Amino acid sequence: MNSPVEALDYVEDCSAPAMGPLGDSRYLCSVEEAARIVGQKWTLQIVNVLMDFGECRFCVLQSALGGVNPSTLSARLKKLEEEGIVAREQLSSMPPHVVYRLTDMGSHLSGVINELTSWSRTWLCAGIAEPTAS
Amino acid sequence: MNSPVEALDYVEDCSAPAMGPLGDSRYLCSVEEAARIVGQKWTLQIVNVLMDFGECRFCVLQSALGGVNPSTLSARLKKLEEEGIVAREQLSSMPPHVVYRLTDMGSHLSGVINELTSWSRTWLCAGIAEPTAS
DNA sequence: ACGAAGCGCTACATTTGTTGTAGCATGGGG
DNA sequence: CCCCATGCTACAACAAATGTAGCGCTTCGT
Repeated sequence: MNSPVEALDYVEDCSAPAMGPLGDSRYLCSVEEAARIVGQKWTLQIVNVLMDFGECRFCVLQSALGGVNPSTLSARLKKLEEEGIVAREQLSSMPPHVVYRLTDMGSHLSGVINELTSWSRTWLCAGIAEPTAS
Repeated sequence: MNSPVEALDYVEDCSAPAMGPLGDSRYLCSVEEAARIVGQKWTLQIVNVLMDFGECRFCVLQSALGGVNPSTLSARLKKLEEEGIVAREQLSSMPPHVVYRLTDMGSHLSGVINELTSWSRTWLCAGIAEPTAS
């Protein structure tokens, strides 16, 4: 990767938390990995919609997300499927539809979504406007 | 554009939350807004580093994040500053340094980071086994 | 005092990602 | 048979991120 040494040098002068014997930037590996997934443009929104709706068809996701372009949505869903967050299911029923839903792994992102929602309500919605008619 | 009507039709059959007369995808505004911020490539990592280190100089952030390119980091920090998540402080002390730190708003993202971390530990680090498609 | 070096960036060309619009294959309905 | 909806894919155009270079400033070594 790079040299996190300088960072750590600095850290010891600052108020860095005591980190494990790993001692390198690995300490943030967990968030880093998750951030790579979550820090993609539509990931969080997709997960959120899937969480609320339970399961979605492609076109429903598209419109629920405000008209994402199908290429992007397709790519993102494919990636999320690879990562085990979303499951794709082909219903061979009468109208042969495709349905996307969250896996266990994906469902467990609810904590993140919830935290994000409450943060948003406190800091984003609260002072600005009245988007939530609750 | 397309027609979000189908989405709502679908929604009412599924477990969608009761949404106002707005009738479109606005119902997820809170997460949507937050996702726009958090769903940027380096935002979460920056917040995480700032949260751990307390305060950081530019170059420290750069190395801690694994060598992000300075243009991107600069742009992201500027944006985060505008949004009120990060505060920039110019220290006029002996070596005139610049320090970045989280504002209250930014600090309150800790819940998100924590959830993300524990999710990551459970599903990314710990069990790289199989994603059980529920 | 002069040059080198570190810091906090900015500039610019290249690469990557996202968007808009079109279109294809499949199946259903008129 | 034609036309439409669904679930995508294709492709050009635009935007964002990257790599590399460099600037202005200041401090340090000599």
